[in-house]
Amino acid sequence: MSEYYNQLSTALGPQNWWPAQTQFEIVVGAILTQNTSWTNVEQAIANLRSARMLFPLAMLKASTPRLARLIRPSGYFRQKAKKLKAFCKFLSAEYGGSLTRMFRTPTAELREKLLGVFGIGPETADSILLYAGKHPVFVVDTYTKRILQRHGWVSEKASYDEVQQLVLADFPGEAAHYNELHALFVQAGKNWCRGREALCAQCPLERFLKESR
DNA sequence: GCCCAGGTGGGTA
DNA sequence: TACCCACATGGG
Repeated sequence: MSEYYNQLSTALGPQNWWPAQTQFEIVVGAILTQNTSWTNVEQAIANLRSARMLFPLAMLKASTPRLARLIRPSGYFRQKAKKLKAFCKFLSAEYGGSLTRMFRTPTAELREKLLGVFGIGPETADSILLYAGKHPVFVVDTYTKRILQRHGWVSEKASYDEVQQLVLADFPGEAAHYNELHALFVQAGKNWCRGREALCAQCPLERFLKESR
């Protein structure tokens, strides 16, 4: 796995994830990007910024329909408005609205609590932990899974946890490394492993594999 | 027009 | 547990 990291890092350079100004903005982005392109999320976040809504308390006080209208470009906007509210309610109830306090919770315990919030599944929970909280977890997304499946690292049916365990076992490291590795997988997926079409011939990982045979 | 995008929750067998 | 389906906009 560390060779994959090296190959992708050389080919793509530093990814500088997560693009955001505050921790809360990362949390919001993590929810809004569910099954949605980042360009759509950017528009939604710009709307929230203009409305001065990128704060837990402001979001908590806003009505769900108003919130939904602001995040409309990100798709699934009614669902996601509920999800954002659910997180803010959770943050307020459990940590007095403080992300700093929330992230002082031990990783495993916080992950379980996040998974209990409506709208937060494993990928969103791990994105929040890693990118907003700098906890050392690896985020598994569609691209990561697709690439590892096509290269025979995991089976077609591998679960989220199985893929995550594989990477953790094979690539022990710190938050900064997991941060970069995931970002590299996503960029590599966008470039060479999109949908049903795989541009494997141009993928640096494929070249690396051929040369090492 | 079609396919795809940095998933999750709910229902059914 | 293992499948299905709804959720919805915007870009290529």
